[in-house]
Amino acid sequence: MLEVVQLIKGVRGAPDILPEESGRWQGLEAVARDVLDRYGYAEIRTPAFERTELFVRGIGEGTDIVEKEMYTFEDRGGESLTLRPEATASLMRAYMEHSLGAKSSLVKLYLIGPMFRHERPQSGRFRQFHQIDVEAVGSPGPAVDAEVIALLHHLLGVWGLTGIRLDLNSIGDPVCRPAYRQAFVTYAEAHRNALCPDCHVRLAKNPLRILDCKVPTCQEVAAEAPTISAYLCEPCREHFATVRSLLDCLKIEHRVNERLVRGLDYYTRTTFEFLNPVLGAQNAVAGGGRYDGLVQEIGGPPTPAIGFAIGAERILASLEAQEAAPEAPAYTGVYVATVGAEAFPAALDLVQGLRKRGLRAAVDLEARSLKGQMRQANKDRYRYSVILGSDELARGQATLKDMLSGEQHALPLGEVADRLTRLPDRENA
RNA sequence: GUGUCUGUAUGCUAAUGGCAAGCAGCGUGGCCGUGACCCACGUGAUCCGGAUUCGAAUUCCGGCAGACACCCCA
Repeated sequence: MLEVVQLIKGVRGAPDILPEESGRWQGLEAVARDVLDRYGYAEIRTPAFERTELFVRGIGEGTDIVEKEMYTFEDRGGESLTLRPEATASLMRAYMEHSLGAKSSLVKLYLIGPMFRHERPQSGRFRQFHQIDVEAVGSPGPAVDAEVIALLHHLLGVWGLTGIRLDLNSIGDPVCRPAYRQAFVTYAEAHRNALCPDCHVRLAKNPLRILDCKVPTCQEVAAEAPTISAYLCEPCREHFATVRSLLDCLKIEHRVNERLVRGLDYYTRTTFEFLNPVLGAQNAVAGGGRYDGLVQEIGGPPTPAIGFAIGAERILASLEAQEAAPEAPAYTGVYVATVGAEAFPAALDLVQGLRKRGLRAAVDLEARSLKGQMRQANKDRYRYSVILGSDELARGQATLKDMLSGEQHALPLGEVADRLTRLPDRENA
């Protein structure tokens, strides 16, 4: 009996990045690395999984991520591990573990890689997705906040994103936030009847979230609610004012959005998001903030830090949305065509030599007809072709053809490589 | 996790419950040693499982996957 084996498919929400798109990813990362280097950031690479406890304590017990979105499993020793749902906790763990702060007071790090959250996939949202995470650790001052935001703004510009918006807020610190939270809860309790069912849950669990609700009646309630700005303590107020004035000085447009309450427990003071309205419901392209309390949560000494995460998929989606037609790739390199099996060894040798000289070069490996080989050369957009057949071999020659003009002529086999390295290699049709 | 819509070849699009077609792609040939244009031929599919039926791509149920929205976030 021939059992038909079911083709095994990829897992939900974890898309493959195919050859035709991997170039865009490489470009995206190359630009990021270049810009980050200019600002003095160094790459750090941490494992894709950590002890579960790190995320529970670092991100916060009551957050959606910890409550329902983590990929958690037991390893063979019975230890609970979790695929990282975000980068900051891992990065700070490594920072502590290797005493990275010992060498200088301000440490600038970035991390590029996949993150994992068990959410229902949607446009702009995946279960495995990719972030470029940037963190400046060690300084509490507003100057760092401003530079970090300026860096992000700069980077988005270099990528070519247009039409994005910067939302900024201060959510206070352990001194002033509790008072605001209390005032808000008191207010919301008084308007309980006007709130949607979801917001009743929020009221108990994470009341400030009500500010984010999209239900019209909730928005009406939120509009009249006490605002965080009225409750900020003097140091927080001053910090926020300085950040804003520095951004003004850099001509970075922003608007204060008092409803920008981010979902992770560790944020203090500055929070920000870059939004692209064309993306639909998942419109945050990058977001972050200051988290002066995180390190203590995971057992370290008080350590101020600020950072952000960029959603790579959302950057690419934004660029795709604003792009017209992709330009045709340039004609480049050399295709060596052969006629007859006896010509192959010389052709392979020639191609290897061209590659070692730095040229893009290919030879047919399937003993196809000359016609088929020429079709291939054209399809793959090679700038030149070299034809090696019995005629040429007998005379110690090769035929060099310019695929754009169609002109061709014979020359000694030994001169082909030299000639090709001198010819203009790249040209657009 | 909830809801709505959708799954036909590599891609796009057809087919009253009754022979699964077309265009593009790819391959080969026309041109016995020359690509791009043209022509001919070839290639290849009903997501999976069950039910109803003489008969299912089509109807129904379940699963899986995708899109969109909620929740929330990158």
